[in-house]
Amino acid sequence: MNAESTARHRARRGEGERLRGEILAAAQALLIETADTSAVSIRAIADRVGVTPPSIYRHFADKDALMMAVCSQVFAQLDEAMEKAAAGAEDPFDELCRKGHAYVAFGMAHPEHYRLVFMIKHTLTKPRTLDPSELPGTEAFQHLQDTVRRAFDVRTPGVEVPDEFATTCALWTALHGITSARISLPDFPWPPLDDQLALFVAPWRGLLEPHPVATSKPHGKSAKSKR
Amino acid sequence: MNAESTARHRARRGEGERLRGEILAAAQALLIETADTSAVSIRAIADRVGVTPPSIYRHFADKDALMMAVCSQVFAQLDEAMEKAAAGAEDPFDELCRKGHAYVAFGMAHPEHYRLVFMIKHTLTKPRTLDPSELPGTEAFQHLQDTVRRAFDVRTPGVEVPDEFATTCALWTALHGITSARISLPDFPWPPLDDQLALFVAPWRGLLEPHPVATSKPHGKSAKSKR
DNA sequence: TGTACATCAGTGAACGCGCGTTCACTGATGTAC
DNA sequence: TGTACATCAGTGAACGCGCGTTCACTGATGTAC
Repeated sequence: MNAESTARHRARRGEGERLRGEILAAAQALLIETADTSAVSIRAIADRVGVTPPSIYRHFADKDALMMAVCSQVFAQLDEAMEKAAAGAEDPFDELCRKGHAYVAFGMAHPEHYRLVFMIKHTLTKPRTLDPSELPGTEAFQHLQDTVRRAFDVRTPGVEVPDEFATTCALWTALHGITSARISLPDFPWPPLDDQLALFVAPWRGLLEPHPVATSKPHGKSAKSKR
Repeated sequence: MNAESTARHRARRGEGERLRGEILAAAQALLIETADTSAVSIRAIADRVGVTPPSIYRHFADKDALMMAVCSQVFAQLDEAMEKAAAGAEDPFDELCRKGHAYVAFGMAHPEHYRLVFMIKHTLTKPRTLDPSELPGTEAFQHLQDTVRRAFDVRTPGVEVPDEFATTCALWTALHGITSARISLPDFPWPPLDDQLALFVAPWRGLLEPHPVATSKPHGKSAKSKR
């Protein structure tokens, strides 16, 4: 009778996947609109799709599986955003800066998704999470590590290089700190985001390029450190 | 009849505060034992104390107020731990290192308390949190900023100093990143904590002491950077 | 010293709520003959 | 082309649960006379 009933058509035989997609989309929308993980219940999602709660179980084993699927979907977008941001980079260091910025921006644009993946305890003792590498966001981490490797590669040869993985962890942890702090305490009088990012990222240039060799574009302020 | 009934005595006229203390202690214990915020319900706390749920409302307006009190109590301990760790410091930079270490150690020792205060959204639109400075952990932050100020004070005079508050934020954010990441993803193959802390804190010495003036104790590795 | 009374810490029972999940089912869609 | 049947996407009703919170109360403790 109403718009709802005309909008929803029962899926054809082979089209079982259609509802699956609609469920994921509805969960995403609710997560964004309510900005409250606890508001995204099986019932609320079903309501949004225009379907009854049990029909969700035809497409997802349980709520955890659904939420995992939601996260995977969003973190594919994170990886995409970071790769896109890195596309026009001049050098690996610039790439790190751009990726860092994209990371924080993404987290702040999807705070509840971010919370779901990185701010809630994930333990391997839960049988659900079989493989730590199956955690959403793994591609993005891998690609970040690739950039770190590339940054190491352009360094002056012969100079000792810190552990690649540990460096990526440190970098990621810094980005995570900025992102999660702002998500949790949005009313704290944070300094401007760009300033804070700069404070974190600047030392990395020093770490990666101790000898000012490939620095093609001094960004104005570098003169100061020369006295 | 049982140990419970002999342990609990009804408070005397003026001793209403006694149950209040027991409730807080029980909440703390539950938070630590279960490591699960959602397991700490009014009912569970009452059970633990050996009292019925309604009697909690004689001492706390509602659950939020109770949890806030729990956090305040623990974060007084955080401040204490950081101040204690800083006590034997040689110089302000050493003090920053020690406080940083104490901060992360505290967070990892009280993951659920940490989550409650720093990993859950606190918005001022909630009438509950009237004043951001009333958020637990404020003293610790203030004291950290004091140390930053002291560190700035011992710098070579005449050298431009970054904003004190912004610097404290950056430092705190780094510590928060390390702490919250390890709490949320305990099974991730993190590099050793000390290595990661060193990676973060080292650049700050450079920031704070660009001229190697007061560096009394080169820690062996400094020779490397001199070639 | 003894009794009537006020205080108030803690109780017992119940409220309404929303949750995840289950079960047997319905009925439109597609297929075989 | 027409009919009987199998499939399976989605339904309706209900389950048991634990939650925060309320209400009128009980009965030990202390006080006034």
